Amino acid sequence: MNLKQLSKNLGLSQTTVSRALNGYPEVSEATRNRVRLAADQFGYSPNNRAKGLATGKALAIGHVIPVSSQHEVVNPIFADFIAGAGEIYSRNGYEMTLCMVDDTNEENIYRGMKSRRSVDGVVVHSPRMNDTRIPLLNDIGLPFVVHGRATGTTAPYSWLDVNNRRAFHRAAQFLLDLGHRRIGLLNGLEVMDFAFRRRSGFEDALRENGLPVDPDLMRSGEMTENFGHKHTRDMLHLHHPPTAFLASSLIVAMGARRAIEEAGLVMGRDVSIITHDDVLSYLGNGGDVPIFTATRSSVREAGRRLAEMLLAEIACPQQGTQSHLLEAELMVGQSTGPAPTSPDPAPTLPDPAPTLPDPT
Amino acid sequence: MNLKQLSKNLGLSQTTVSRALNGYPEVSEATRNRVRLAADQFGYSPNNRAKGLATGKALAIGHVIPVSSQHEVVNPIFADFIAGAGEIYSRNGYEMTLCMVDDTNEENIYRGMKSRRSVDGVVVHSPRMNDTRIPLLNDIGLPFVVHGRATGTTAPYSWLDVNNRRAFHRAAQFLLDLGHRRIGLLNGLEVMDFAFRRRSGFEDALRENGLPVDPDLMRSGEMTENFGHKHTRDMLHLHHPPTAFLASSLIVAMGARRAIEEAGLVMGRDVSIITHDDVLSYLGNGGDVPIFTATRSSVREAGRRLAEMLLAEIACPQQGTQSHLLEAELMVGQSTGPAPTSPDPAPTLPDPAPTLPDPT
DNA sequence: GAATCAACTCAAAGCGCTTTGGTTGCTTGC
DNA sequence: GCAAGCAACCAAAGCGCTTTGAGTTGATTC
Repeated sequence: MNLKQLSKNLGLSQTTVSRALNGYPEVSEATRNRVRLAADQFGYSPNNRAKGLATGKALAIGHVIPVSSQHEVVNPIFADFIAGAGEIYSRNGYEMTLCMVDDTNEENIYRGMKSRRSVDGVVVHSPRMNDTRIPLLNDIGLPFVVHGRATGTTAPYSWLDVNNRRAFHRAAQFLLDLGHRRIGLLNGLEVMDFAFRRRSGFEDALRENGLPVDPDLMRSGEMTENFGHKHTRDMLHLHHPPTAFLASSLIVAMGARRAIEEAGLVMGRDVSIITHDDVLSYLGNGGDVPIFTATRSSVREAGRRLAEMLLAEIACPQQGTQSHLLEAELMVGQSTGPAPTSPDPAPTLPDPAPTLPDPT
Repeated sequence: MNLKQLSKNLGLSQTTVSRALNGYPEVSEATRNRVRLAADQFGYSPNNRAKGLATGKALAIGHVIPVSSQHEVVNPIFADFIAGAGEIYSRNGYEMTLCMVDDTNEENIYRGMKSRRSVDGVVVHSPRMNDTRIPLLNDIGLPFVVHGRATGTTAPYSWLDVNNRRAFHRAAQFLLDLGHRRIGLLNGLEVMDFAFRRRSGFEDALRENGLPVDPDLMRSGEMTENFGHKHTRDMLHLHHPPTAFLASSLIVAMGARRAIEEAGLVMGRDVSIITHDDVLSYLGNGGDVPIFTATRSSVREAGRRLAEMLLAEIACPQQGTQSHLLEAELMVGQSTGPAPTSPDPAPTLPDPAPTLPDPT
């Protein structure tokens, strides 16, 4: 069923039917209702491609997901981010076009999207430091918003980000206040802007407390469970092992916990962990009392808000850039406790983790 | 830059330029090269929507991701599945259109996709028992392939599935051979077809070994870490606790491990676990020796193969349905060992998990 | 009674591509 | 020498929609 057939059926011109369905005022309410009813009945819905051709809008938003060419890792936060964004798109009659692409030829994809007009705008994921995509998109004139920020980029752009620096600063300070003096950092890849900011928040906290910044205690890599496990184990075998860790994600933290337990230690008593928690739907951080003390910010909500920003920008291109900085909550869970007073036995050690039974 | 401009630039007709670029034989090689060069130079790529309008193809594949309306959980395997499928699409000039949709009005989405011709075909995710989407799609004539199968559906359809029944049958038998007599099942939602099949493989193995099927030991729900933790803890507190568990995913297994360790038990010695492993890129199951003994089948590879099946079906609609049943590998890891000889102390107990240090 | 106006409705052009059904000029074969 | 065949190219129609500019009513005004 297309417009032509529908209008023939109704005995109206295509113009009138089109206007009736799109809410133009030149059509009487009676006609409009008649048209709507018929459209429903025949299951008519307009061909998006034709509509796009005629209007010049694509009614679609592009998400270009870089897939690390070396590691083939897909960032697990995408599913939830996209679920949030998708909600907004479908509510506004937009489609979402996904493009998984080797991170080496991402630029061509944007150029292609622009020239073939397949999307009205794009969401830039995982911005890196001095990210070249931002000037590129500005250059070719494709509307975009960025999930995160790109340190070193001078061109203006719209973004929404978590205050990663402050989150990790607070988390580190929390551990320092508990008496921890050696803290390991299990960071994401530091070409990623968020990882860079987290590290700098962490380092600032150390410096403000007069503590050295020890490169041996700072690891970065793809945020997998194995990464968390391997580097936690490594650091626990150092001559002066850390008594606490800052992890980039729950998955990394789970790897860290595995290493801690393999070493016969108890998380929350012998070793503390704070992790960032993206509030992924399938990876809850425990029940009423969180398992991990965590800096918490919902990536799904970020998806929703970024989608709204982008649609607004497409609707009024002249409005200028927008930016939002979200603060992460610091949720205290069972994975943190006072630093053990290391060399001598600790008779006065308070009970740090009442719900974690001691396996001995 | 569009066809018209490009052809004017070249002093050729649109027809010739179009044919040159699309590899038709009526164009001399010299002209074709000239056209290709110019297209590259001007950064011309054809407008997909116009192409779609003209050919009747959309050059896009739809993925409708049901988001559980009660739990708002996004299945974490989607990211990897889609990464696999996306690889194939972009290699073949197709786009991927994603649609996150509340699982209650999924049918309207398919109807809309068909009537607005926005996709050439769809991938059906997470089939349920007696899934209504399959007859629907057959009915409206939208090409589709199913990731999994739908027990109770009589209409023919193309699918690719893991042999879930056999995988869980083998896993259960493996545990039974190790002497385990009470095995807990941490299954996915049993309206999902894969979960139903896993359970039936599990039950068959019990029956074949003359063991009772105890409903208390079979739990099903959204496959989250918390689900694994909660039900493992519950079952370990039963009067006759299980000595082994079968888990639906690594994430569930990680929850189970947490419960086991909280109870002061050692995984692989006191309690065994076998899990299904979808080989997600960010969730490796350990290094050389897997952490969890697992039935293993890459969901990314499944995505690739399903995408290929669908494109083939779209290319030759008359070819009939195809189906592929993948066998999961059973990888032995550190999470399984002989059943502890429960009531009496076990002096002859072999060392079940040499790489897991004993915390006592 | 002619002129004005509001309220509807319509025919046709155009979005950027593919494809049908030509045309042109040059080789062939008999 | 001439019809037939062929390689290379082209004009124009059409895909399904929106939108412009132009009617067509019937009611209202002067």
